[in-house]
Amino acid sequence: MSIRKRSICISTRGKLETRKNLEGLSIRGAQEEDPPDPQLMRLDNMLLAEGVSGPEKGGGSAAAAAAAAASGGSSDNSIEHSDYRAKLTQIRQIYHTELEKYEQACNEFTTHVMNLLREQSRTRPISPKEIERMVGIIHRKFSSIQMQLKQSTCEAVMILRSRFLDARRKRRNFSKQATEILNEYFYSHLSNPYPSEEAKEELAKKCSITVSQVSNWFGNKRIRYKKNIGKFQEEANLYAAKTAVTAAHAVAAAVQNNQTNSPTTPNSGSSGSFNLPNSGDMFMNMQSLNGDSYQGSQVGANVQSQVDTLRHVINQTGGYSDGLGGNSLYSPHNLNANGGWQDATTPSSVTSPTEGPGSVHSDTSN
DNA sequence: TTCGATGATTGGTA
DNA sequence: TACCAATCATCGAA
Repeated sequence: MSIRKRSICISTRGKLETRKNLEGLSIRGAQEEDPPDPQLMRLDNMLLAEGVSGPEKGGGSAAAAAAAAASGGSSDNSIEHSDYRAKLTQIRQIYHTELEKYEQACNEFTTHVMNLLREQSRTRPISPKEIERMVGIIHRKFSSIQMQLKQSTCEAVMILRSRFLDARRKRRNFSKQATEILNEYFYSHLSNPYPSEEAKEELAKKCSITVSQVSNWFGNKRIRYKKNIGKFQEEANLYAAKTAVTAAHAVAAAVQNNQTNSPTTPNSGSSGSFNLPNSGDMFMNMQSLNGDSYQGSQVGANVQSQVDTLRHVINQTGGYSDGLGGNSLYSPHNLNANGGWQDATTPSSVTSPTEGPGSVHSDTSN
């Protein structure tokens, strides 16, 4: 017999003892015949361990801590922890409210039956055994209801725990800003979308996610991009344009600040021909404007190429290889026939450090 | 409710 | 050990 159940029985018994004194009838033992139910014991133990039953103070903290620890040790552990505790408290409150209701109902019903029996005792003899039997029936009925309550409470706790312990269930889409940062990096390093450890850390910091989440994101992105390049063309153009606009702003600011350039630009007005300085990844140039390594002194030398790049991107009609020759940055040409990211010629043609899968990533420009 | 998108996990590979 | 590929499970829009 559980502690909780016993306490209920005792309280009920207390009232019944009073009645016994009044009526000279004993109903003790009606509940004491029940052997301890192993299932009920399991339920009680679990509820006690989870902090649903038993003392409220600190209840469930161990379970919450376990859930939080299992969630990967991320920074939002405290949120998860409090969330878990809040929900557990909710379950606990419902459990105790229901338990009280059952207890009250049990007492009231017992009183009601006792009154009926008392009335009946005027018209017919009622033996103590009969009273005991009736009370026993009532208590068994309410005990089974209590068992159901405990069972549902345990189920609720299990569901809660599984939700917190199973990382997949916790999946949340990254914020729009985070996705944009990751996409910008991906498309500006499309010839070699393998961020170094430092770059991953930087991205993780910027996106408020973990390094492994960054790794997962790039792993997923590379595969999905490779599988359906066509689908990602629009996105690639979008981010290319976005990067270019950012670059333009930076260039404009740099021009204003430096005041070192000649008033005219050699290629201005010749929208038909783009003089891309590098045959490789043109956004590698942008990179220095977006990343931490950006330095005003570099801008002056790159202004022309940035402007050309910007113009090129803005005029681009959407194709990857139309008229771009070897300059198509986000071109599937970077994928070799075996599904690898780079062909034999690409890496050396790119200005910034590039590596293939498995090699040491030295791209720390961001 | 459906279905595409997406973050996470798992097993295999170099 | 990093990465790929397949898969799972959830999210979120329609």
